[in-house]
Amino acid sequence: MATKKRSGYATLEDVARAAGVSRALASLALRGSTRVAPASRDRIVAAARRLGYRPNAMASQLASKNDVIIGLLINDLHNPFFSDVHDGVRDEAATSNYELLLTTGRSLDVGEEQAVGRLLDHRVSAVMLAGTTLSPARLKALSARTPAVLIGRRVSGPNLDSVMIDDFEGVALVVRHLLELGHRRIAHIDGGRGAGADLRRRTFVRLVEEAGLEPIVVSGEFTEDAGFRGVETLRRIGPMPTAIFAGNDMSAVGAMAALEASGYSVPRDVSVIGFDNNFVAGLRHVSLTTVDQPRQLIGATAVRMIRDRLADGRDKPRHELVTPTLVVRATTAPPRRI
Amino acid sequence: MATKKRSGYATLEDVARAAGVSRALASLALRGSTRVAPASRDRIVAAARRLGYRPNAMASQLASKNDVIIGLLINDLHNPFFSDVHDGVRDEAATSNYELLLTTGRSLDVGEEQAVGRLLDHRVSAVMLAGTTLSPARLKALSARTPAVLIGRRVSGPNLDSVMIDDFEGVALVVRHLLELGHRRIAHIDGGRGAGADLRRRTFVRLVEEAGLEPIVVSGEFTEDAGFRGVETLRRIGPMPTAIFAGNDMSAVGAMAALEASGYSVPRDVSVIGFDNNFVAGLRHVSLTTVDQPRQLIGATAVRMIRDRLADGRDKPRHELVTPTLVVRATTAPPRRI
DNA sequence: TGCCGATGTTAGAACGCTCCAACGGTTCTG
DNA sequence: CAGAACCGTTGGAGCGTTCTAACATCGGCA
Repeated sequence: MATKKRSGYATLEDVARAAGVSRALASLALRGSTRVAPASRDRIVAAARRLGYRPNAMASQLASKNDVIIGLLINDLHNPFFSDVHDGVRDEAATSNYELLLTTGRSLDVGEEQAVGRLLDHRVSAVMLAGTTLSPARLKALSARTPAVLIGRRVSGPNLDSVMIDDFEGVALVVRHLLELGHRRIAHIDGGRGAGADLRRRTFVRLVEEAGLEPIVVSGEFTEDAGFRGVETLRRIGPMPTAIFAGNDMSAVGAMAALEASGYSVPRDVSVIGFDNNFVAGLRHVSLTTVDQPRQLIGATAVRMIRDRLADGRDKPRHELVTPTLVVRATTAPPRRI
Repeated sequence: MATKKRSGYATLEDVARAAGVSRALASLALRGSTRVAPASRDRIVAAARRLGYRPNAMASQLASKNDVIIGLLINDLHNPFFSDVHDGVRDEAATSNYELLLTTGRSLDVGEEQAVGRLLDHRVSAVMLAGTTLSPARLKALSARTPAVLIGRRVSGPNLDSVMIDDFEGVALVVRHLLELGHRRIAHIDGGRGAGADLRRRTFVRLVEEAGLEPIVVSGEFTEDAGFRGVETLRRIGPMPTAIFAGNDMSAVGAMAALEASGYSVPRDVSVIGFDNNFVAGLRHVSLTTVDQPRQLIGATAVRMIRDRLADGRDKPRHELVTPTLVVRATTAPPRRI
């Protein structure tokens, strides 16, 4: 009875034959069209069920004019920040009935380029780039082909949107918190060439100066190691500040380690504050005061921007900022002697 | 000249026409067949380049009998363990020219079921399940359709392979290390229903008894919180042991927090040892002694098992164990008074 | 001279689905 | 009672590839 198949999967043809209808009707029925007679629908659904039918996604996507695939490129899967963004993306994509294609870039430029290529090969309607390190030129070339949303970074160009945290507001929360605690000697270990690092540093300097204080800045990176070295530098260049604002949580954790190693107690001698609120910050053993980025919201927003763009065919870029909040935990306190 | 396209992408037809050859030859040339005359090949490649041609992955996969897609389901993207496994999978898949399809299960059963469904819809040749919580019955049903490799868990059934750490050896490393340091009163906070937890606990009990000591076991989970509560339980049920073996690193970090909170110093008063060696364990601020699971190797092995299975069409299950190593950091030391 | 095997190329049939135009039949409308 | 309007249904074209079998063309060899 069964014709020979190259795979064990039943096809729509098989279902239609078993239900005694045409392929077209079977397709309609299984996709839930209302124009199918209940009786036929039931027979078709039953046949599909009996045969263990699963639609071939590749065939549907090839044939369909309507359904939308969106691509998410996560540059570094190890960064817990992106897992949360991904959650937001996935949930929002699901509500829009977008199929989500996930690729990773092994944090190499060439890997990213390949990963983007894979997305294009699957004819995604839009791509979302999280933590990308591609050059603005490459990004513009890409967005000429397909709309793109940058996550956590901003580059200008047509068809090139972005979502990121309001870094200014985030830094303002930090500085305000430290000033309210009474700190007067505050240092920042910056994020070097990392996304948002520049703005965070400039904002820090400006706000501290506006408070009539002298900002201390040492250069770093968004890594634990950089935080560790940052504190070593601070020790060399003068009296230890009473509070340290690290570029992100990893860097803050590194700074804490260095402080402890040189006999400073956190927060008794030195307060430490991070940025991101990743899951390490929340561990009791760390309990880091930090700025929370609403990561899921960032992901969801990215998808929504795509939805809008697909709907209205807009071409001008849009840049969204999401609002951070301060999470006070155990690493900040008033300075030792006021 | 250009016919109207529903998307902006050039098709193989376009390339062929531009190069003045047939579609079939263009296809051959672009896939690097040797049977194409150099002159034609150059013209075709040039045309493809000029038109910015990218093959439509869906169309190729539909038409091709040869190329292989393998699916990786990561139940919980937030677990850093799986990111490393993913790295191994990705690299090994690349060397075999397998296309990798990545899905996530939002750590819900229904989510996992959907994610697996998506993989099936894409007609993957095999699936790899990392951290799955699906029931043995579901897993068997799945592997009846397509070969499956379980990562970090073992279930028996045809077409159902597994790769995981040699838990016995891992626990042996732990117990040996603690005994050599001179510990006599050793506790284990177990991993409850988590994968491998049962075997780890039983092995722990057995090895400690073989050393002529009395094992202490409190039940837990693979979470920070469980580690924290585990220590509270230990405090209640008797004198604090001199060493605690936590079910995994998260649990160990929780235990450390609880110990510090109740005034115990690690490792001076109590040694703590974890399992996994995830990136938190390596942070200087944590510096946890632990058992390293070669995660990338696990991922690579999974792919290799698939490759073998695809090659020889074997049906019997195979179960591989990879060998762990001990990573001694700062949370273990000899007990206070010997 | 005629046949052979290479070599390069091609037309057309798959692959499994969705879409479109059109179908026969019933029911409504005037 | 003719025609319009609707309903459920269908055949066949189309999506962009790969694959198969057959096709010229050509130099080499008997």
